[in-house]
Amino acid sequence: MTITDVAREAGVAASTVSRALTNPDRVNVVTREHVQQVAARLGYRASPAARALGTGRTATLALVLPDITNPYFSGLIRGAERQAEATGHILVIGDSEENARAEARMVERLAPGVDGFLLGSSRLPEAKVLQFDAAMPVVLVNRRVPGVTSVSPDQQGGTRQIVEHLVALGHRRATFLAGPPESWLGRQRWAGISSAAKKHGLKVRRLGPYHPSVEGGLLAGEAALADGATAVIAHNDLMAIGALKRMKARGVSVPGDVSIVGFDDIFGADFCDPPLTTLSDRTEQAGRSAVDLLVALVREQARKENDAPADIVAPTQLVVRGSTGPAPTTPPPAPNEGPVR
Amino acid sequence: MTITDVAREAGVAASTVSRALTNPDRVNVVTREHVQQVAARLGYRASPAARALGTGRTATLALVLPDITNPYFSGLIRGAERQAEATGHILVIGDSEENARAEARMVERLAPGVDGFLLGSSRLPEAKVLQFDAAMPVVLVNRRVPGVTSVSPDQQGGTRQIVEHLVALGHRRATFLAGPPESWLGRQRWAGISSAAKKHGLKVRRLGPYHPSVEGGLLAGEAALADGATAVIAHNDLMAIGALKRMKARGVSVPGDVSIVGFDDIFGADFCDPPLTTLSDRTEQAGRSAVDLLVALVREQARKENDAPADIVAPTQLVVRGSTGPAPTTPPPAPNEGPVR
DNA sequence: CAATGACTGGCAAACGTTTGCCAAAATTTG
DNA sequence: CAAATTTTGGCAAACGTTTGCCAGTCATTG
Repeated sequence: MTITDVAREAGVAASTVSRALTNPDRVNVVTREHVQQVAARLGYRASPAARALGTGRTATLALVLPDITNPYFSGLIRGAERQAEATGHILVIGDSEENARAEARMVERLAPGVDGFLLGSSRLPEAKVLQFDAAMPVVLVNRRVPGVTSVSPDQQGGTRQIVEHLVALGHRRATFLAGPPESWLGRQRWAGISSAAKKHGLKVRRLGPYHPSVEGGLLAGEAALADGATAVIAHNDLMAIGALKRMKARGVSVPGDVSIVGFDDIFGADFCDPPLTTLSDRTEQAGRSAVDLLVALVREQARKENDAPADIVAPTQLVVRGSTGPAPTTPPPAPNEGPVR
Repeated sequence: MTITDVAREAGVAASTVSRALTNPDRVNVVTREHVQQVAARLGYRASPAARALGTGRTATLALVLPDITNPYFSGLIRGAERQAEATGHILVIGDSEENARAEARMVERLAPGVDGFLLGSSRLPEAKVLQFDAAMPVVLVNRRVPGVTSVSPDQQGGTRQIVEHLVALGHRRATFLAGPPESWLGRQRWAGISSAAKKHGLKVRRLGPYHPSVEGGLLAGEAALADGATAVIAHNDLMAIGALKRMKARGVSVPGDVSIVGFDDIFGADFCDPPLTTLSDRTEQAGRSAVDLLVALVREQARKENDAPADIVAPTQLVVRGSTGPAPTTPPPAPNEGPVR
């Protein structure tokens, strides 16, 4: 079922069919409708490969993430997928497994077949990001690099909210459990926390890095206990939940003995025990915006324009739940030597 | 950077470059290595569009799911993505939003650009599945249709485990909270539960359908309370967690007053309060197997072979956690009229 | 040493679109 | 009504590969 079949059936040239379907103003209304009808009747669908070969555009966008299974990314994936569909694009997905090398390989592997990239929480060194951005349309999500289009959540405001919340509860010493050093968001979080903490007279020590997963959180939680602070701020909710689990296993009361705060407000944060206080952002919206920006970039590139790159900073909001409470008046008890599970 | 550039630089014909890179036995070793070296030096990557146009194969597979954000699918997505990468394929992803129409449209939209489909928990009517399967390579995941290649978790054995577990705990009456009627897995679950229940003298009533989400579970939980059984079996973990939340809001003790069982063992099932007893399957493995089957189908199609379709049934395992316990000796108390939140 | 067969590399034809260019037709303008 | 302009549709080239066919070379066999 090719364009030629439609052309023959409709009694016109293939070029007319092409125009009737993709450039309707270029052809007389009666011819156009006839052709469209014939095409519909025959169930004709243009070959994306042939079209791509002719135009150089694939109508495909790539989304690459460090960990597809992190629920935090579900919203991003869904938002990106919906908006891709809405703009007539196909979304391909890649998992870099928290590895900068793998991420670069993935981009290079996918590049010839897509019009542009959405790099979510990219672990790439900045030079590599710039190199890719120079070569093709790129939109960063959860990361900012000067000169590169991006959408990221407001970490400065968010971390300030966290610190103020803890200080208001009477905490004087906190522990920050760091994620991978390659995480830009993680670096922002630490920077925001430590600057806000200084301003409010909160002492905060950084531990890590840890793998940004529940497993990493288990280890981190143990270290946090040893550190002895009354509040723990984890790199993300996965780690916060891991830390929570460890506290529970050790018989440490949350938030009685220690308060825990996470980032992301992932699925599960509201029904773990206790529910997690965490910094929330609208990832689905971010996915949509990022796709819109990317589509615009692809079009601009076609027109050789070059505006200043957009740089969306999305609001964040602290969701206070049960894992944070007033600082204990007495120092926290030494954790049980109970089974560690 | 086209094949012609490489050919010129290497001093051979384009066809030789093509063969040296994709069909190495077809060219002399010294020529081959020279060409490969030149190609590498120039950073040449074949255009997927051009290749697809010539060969009719895109090296792309599609995975379509009813709900990308359901954590249950994370494992499937990751497994499929990894295996796709391992077999030199690209994975595109589509969300049908629990809607059969949308699913069919998605398949039709994606079809011209991919070599085959992975349909996960397909909501399509059987006739549509057969129609698609006749037209292109299709592998079903979490569904079986006679004559169509599939991989699905063993629901019969799984539901038996659940019923035996509840009966052993002394439960005599259970409520099954149904998901969407389009869900094949849901129908299997009900069939398995009711047949095993009959065998063991457990009375079980079906309520629903409900949307297979936490929100659906909130509603379903309310209905389950009204039904008065001592055990609740939910269509999936999302619903089970929703029901759990509702029980808690209503002051009903789990598992003291009522036991709850889910399906899927999703992220969060182990740290909700109480942790959820649920039927687990290996989704990442399923994703991998499904891709392998699909890749084999694509190859077979190219060779016009036609074996009997494979039909993998993967084992399931009941994970017993805190949400199930002995049936209460006295009938459960009437739920509080407290705030429902 | 002639005949046969295996290897090797090039030519050119596909694959299915899009699009620049052109000419014919239709419409507007003077 | 003629000239100028716009609209319309066809022709053919281009996009970058793969692959069938062919001819030349080289090795093997009788």
